[in-house]
Amino acid sequence: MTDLPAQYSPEGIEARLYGAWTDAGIFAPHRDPRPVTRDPFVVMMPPPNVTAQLHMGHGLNNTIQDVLVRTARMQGRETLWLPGTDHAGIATQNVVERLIAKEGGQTRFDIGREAFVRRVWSYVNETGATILDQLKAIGASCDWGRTYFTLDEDLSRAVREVFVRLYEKGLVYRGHYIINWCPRCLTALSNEEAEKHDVDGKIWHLRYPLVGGKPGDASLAPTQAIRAVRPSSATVIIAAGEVAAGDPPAGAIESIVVATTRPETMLGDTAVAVHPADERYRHLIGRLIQLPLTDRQIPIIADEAVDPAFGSGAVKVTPAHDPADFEIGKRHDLPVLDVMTPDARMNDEVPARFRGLFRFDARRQVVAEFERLGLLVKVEDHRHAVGHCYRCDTVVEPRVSDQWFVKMAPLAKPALKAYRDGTLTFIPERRGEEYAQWMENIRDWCISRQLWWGHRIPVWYCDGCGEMTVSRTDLSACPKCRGPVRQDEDVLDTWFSSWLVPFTSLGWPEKTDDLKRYYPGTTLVTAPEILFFWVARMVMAGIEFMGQLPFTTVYLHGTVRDTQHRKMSKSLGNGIDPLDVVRTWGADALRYTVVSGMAVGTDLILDPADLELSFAAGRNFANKLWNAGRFLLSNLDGVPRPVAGKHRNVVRKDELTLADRWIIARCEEAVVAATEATAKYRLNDAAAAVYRFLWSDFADWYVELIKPRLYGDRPGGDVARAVAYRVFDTALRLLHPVMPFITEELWQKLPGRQAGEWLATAAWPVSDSRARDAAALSGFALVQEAVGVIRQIRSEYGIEPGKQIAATITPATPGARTAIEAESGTITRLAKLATLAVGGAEQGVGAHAVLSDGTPVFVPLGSAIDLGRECARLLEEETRLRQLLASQEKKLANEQFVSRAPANVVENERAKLADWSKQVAVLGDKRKRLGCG
RNA sequence: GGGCGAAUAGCUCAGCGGUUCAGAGCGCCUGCCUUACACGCAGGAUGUCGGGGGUUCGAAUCCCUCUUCGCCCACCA
Repeated sequence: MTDLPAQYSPEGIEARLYGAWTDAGIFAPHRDPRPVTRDPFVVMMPPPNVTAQLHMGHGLNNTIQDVLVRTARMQGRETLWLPGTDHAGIATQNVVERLIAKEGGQTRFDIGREAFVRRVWSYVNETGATILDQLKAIGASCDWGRTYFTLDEDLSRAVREVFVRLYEKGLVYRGHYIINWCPRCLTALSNEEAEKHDVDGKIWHLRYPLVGGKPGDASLAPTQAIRAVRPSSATVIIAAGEVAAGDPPAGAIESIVVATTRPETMLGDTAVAVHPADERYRHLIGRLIQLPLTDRQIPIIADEAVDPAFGSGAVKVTPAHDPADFEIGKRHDLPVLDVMTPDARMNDEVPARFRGLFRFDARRQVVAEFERLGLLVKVEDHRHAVGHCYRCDTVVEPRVSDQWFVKMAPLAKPALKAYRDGTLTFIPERRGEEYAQWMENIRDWCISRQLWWGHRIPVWYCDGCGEMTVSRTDLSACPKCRGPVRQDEDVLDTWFSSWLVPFTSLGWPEKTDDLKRYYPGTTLVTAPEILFFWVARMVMAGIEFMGQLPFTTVYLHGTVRDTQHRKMSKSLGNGIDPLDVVRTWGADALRYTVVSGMAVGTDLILDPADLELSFAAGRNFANKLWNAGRFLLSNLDGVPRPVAGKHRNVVRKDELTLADRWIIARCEEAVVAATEATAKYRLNDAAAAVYRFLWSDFADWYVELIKPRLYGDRPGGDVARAVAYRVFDTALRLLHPVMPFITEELWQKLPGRQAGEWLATAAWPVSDSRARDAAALSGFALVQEAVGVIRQIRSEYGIEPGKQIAATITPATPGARTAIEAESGTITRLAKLATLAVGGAEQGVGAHAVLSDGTPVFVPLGSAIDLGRECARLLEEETRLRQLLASQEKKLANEQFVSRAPANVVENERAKLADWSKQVAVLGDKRKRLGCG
């Protein structure tokens, strides 16, 4: 009847609908004319990197946001989902650097800063919209009219404003500190950008000889010192040239052993530290060491930070290449000797033979020389955490340099308070503790990057008078001496612009209408990886610059992983391209799979090796829905054309059959379940509720059983059509946020549609207590049970599918009688019966069953019956029930249970007992009648 | 080294403070191309709910412990 294909094909439909939605402008917030009572729903999209290609992480993140946003929109809230892209300093610069290397074998230094930045801009302009177009393909209903880029002129102005304000407040400062340095990206990194990964390394124990005798301490015997520094010498592996413990050769000099995971840094040692209370070393404090491989002498100092229990209890101190050593160095005013170049080669501070060696080559050589000199005491395997650049995975080199920092403690204080007092909530809750922990241990944020792509730091230096000026506007001359100035070479951390987007994307610092209307936002949906990078900092910036949290709920979803639970990544090659899925099975299938597989607080596991397996559920469901719709549309001719919103009034309640009342009640349950689950961010539960309703209730039962009415074989066709229309329409609304395309497509085809009406902006179904109908639910459940047991008997006895048989059902209660009689046609049809007798004598021999309320069901089989088998079947069932019954009786005989358990629970249990007794009695009776042993 | 989470059918997971809760989807087995759908329909099998202990009339569910995975944080070099 319809010309729709039997198999749903999303191709064509999705692009057409997406275009129609945007043409209709429905993704832009609907301006509610009531300014006071408005309750806008505002979501800031985590801006993808401008060069990014859509991956499953984006797919997951944006699907979740879209489900929330579409639901809110249908619920009538003024809804803004604001998209944007991030200039992604290091990442983008790296991409273009690789590009120019590939094109012409050049580095950015070859072509110079200005030309390079131009090149990045042209690359970004060329490819920048890709990821956003890809988001459109999965159905994201963002307001594209407000799309921002973090390097846009107005956002850049805002960034500068923030920098200046924080500087003026004393919260931005320039300092000479040890920071995390990526020797490949050639830039400083924040603590968060240096990812700690456990690596299998080694720990080298090196012997440092002492210089002669310390004045006044000449009496110290050399052997004592040696023993002292080698407390566990019995287990020491003696390196080549080493001497046995306790047996120092004549003329052996005093020495001290230090342990290090990074021997190459010993070239930059400026002290050895021991704990002041460590008896083994106390007498050595203040003496000098002749630093091997160098001509330098360094002191032994005492510092509380040294753990006497670890290693030898003596620590080499390299202030320029270790954060802890840097602190020790500051306390003791030690020289800071940087021995590496920015790209992690040894520099001119080291002996000539090491110069120019990469740090790990230098490590090998240092170790080799220690060994040759007999100063390598032992080498142990050692697993420890090492910082890696989050963009290129290069091992980070701690390095001392001049950088800009944000003082974080004052910003963290109110951000922590907002969490503690419950204003800011996290889902799942436990994530909040991670946030709090970070806030409590906050360290200053290194925001300068030695990159070319990003917001240039708004600071100018005058070489003439030495003045440093922080300015909102570009400077051409020194405000103090009018001399020439040069701008700081560095750019700001990318996150220094993204932590501001909740308000800069709305026009801040201008007092725009958007800002007034859409700040603060509502919910933030993101991956836990950027909790500190982005979420925590947005909270701080929101409070600092807007005086209000940027959002009140943070929903942190899981990670997309493969079946080995490895994170999907390009380098592992275990990724899934969401667009492949969209092309093959449609965005709806992708979205359904993602939503239904994603419980709160869990990861999403997909199998990149078997996409069909991974996405079958979504595809199958889309197809099922499509065909249910197809069937309905072919049979809706009799539906009275409902005036929009009024079709509920078309049917009088007394015209409804039991099945009609049942499906309406089930629909109501689905409305409640989906609405409540979505409100609690349990999107998988919401999706499951609609799935169950549409497939198990509507398609499997209701559609099947109204066919005779629709075909005119039975009366009530119009009522059935109206009910089917109504519940299907409701289900489409409930499912729309998860599967927007197919639901919109079908909804548009339903009769009564007005021009310019969209499911995307249609009203979310409202729970209606009049639809609740416990009697219909329990009554129809019996009908389903009756059909089920007869089908079971058919299957068990191998009755041919086409063969019609007879059955007798003898209702055990008046309620059962009402239900069975009301839907006898349904039972006859779905169980493929020739005749159904309700009540009356059971004629002949056959198969028996009993419904849960004790209603006996009999299927005469005549000669086809296998008496032995039937007896065994009944006995098995009876035995099972008797066991249940026995435990139930025991339970109810227990005074403590009866007195302690809530009354309704006890009553419930009594009812069960009664039902089971009835069933057992019926089964026993049937076995007797069959003459079972 | 701290803190936290998870362990339920072959796979991915529900089961949200106790008593028909042992479930869903996918996969598997049997039978059906029944005029919406074989991406389907009907029927079916599969789990000592990670191990051990405890509380209770009753535990997948609460408590303790062990094991195994995972996450966050951390300057034992």
